[in-house]
Amino acid sequence: MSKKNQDQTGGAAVSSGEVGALAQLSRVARLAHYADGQTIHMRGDVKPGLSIVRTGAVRIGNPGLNGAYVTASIMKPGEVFGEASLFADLPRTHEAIAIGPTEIEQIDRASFFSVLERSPELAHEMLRIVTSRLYTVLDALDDLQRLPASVRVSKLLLSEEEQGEVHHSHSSLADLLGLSRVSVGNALGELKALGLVVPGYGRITINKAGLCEYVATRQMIPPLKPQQPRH
Amino acid sequence: MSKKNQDQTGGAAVSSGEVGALAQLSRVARLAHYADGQTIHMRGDVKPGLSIVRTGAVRIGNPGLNGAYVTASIMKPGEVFGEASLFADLPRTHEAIAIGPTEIEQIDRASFFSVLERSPELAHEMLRIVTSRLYTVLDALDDLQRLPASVRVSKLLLSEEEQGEVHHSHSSLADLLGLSRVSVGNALGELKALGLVVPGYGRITINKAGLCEYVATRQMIPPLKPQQPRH
DNA sequence: GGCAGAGTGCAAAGTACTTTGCATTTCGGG
DNA sequence: CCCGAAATGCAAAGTACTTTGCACTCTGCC
Repeated sequence: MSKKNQDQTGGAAVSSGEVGALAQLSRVARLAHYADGQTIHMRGDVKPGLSIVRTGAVRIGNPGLNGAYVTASIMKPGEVFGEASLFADLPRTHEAIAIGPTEIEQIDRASFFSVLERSPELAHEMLRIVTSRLYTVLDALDDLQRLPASVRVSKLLLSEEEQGEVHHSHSSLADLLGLSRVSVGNALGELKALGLVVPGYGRITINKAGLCEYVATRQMIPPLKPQQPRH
Repeated sequence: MSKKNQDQTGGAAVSSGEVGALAQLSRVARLAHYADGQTIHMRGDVKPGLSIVRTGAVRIGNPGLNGAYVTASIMKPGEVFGEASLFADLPRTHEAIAIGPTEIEQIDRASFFSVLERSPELAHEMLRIVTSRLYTVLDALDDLQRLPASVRVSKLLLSEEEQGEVHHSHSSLADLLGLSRVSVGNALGELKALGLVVPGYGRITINKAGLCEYVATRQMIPPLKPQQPRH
């Protein structure tokens, strides 16, 4: 992808869950090791191949105009990226950078297609993954255009939540949303005033049910008006 | 997904080009006819099936909070939509509305998968289409977060250009970009002052080379070309 | 030829972000 | 325990959009 961006809503890409069909790829994969902060590929690279995160994590994103980084997604173990280089022959639209020590299975184009030919299952699985990701990104795009910061922050909190807590600084949330740190702080202030979150240091405790309701009441699409499309 | 959205950059979805593999679907398709403005499906509908535009066009979008319409994409003949309902079992996230008299081939879930089983080609083709669309949307998301209105307008003009002209009102451009009509007007005013466009009534004549350069110098991120699908 | 509706231009006021700068708090390591 | 780096809070000023409202222009149609 090209941008980065955020991933609004929940932000991160769709998890593959590492279902059966993908496992077949492991046999033809080359395992690559990366240190924290190491670049896996850059925007514009033309190196067709699929990547599956084994351990660690990968930040998919691009530097913004001003220097601020916009994170499109953070890939966790089991997740897959690079499919555009395989199926659509496109260059990389985002940088990929290792977060912490990271192992990645790299499957080159020829290997992938040889497995694909023998396994219709794999095609089906890839379709599921890519379609789900498209769906998520479309959602994010919608959110970005239509929702105010506080709601987008809320959705992100819900998607990143683990046992009632979110372990992110305001800055990293801002990167994920494509907002400034200040805006995230303000949004959290609002949510705090409503009793929906409790701020901590590098950590936010959330009221899951409350946030869900907050989001639900605010992303509603209104009654459709007659409003004819023009062209 | 949750929202919907737009398609910034060029806005429109990737053209399938109606390559061979898709043609096989025609044999199991039901041809549906729609009048101008007729709803094909609504947001939230759960009707798994693939749709291929034959004639006319389809506006994919959602009404915004304020009543303004946000157009995610306009599907032209040969283009495909509804894949999320097939592969990921997801409800429709956008409305689909016919623009002008429109014919659409509808392939239900069972029919699609029966063809898919006998044709690995089809899986490959669907992967290509979905991946390309994902790529386009990610790019749009990036643009939306990082580029000012005038550059986004420029990119849209370039993507909608036909023989040096774009046949859209400011309003319809605004819908495609998720901007207000006023902002589009201002952006065009800027571009006009630079000699990059000549405004008309429901029509804009563009200086293609000039606009390309204008965009290139302002989106800062290297390579990636506008990457236009031809159809 | 004139009229109605669609499209455009312009300006004022409002809103939601941004950037900047700094003060304060928290946490981990020496 | 203390110190430095990271994280947070806060406020002012700026920017890029939005909404609103209206005047004007263009075009197709009667």
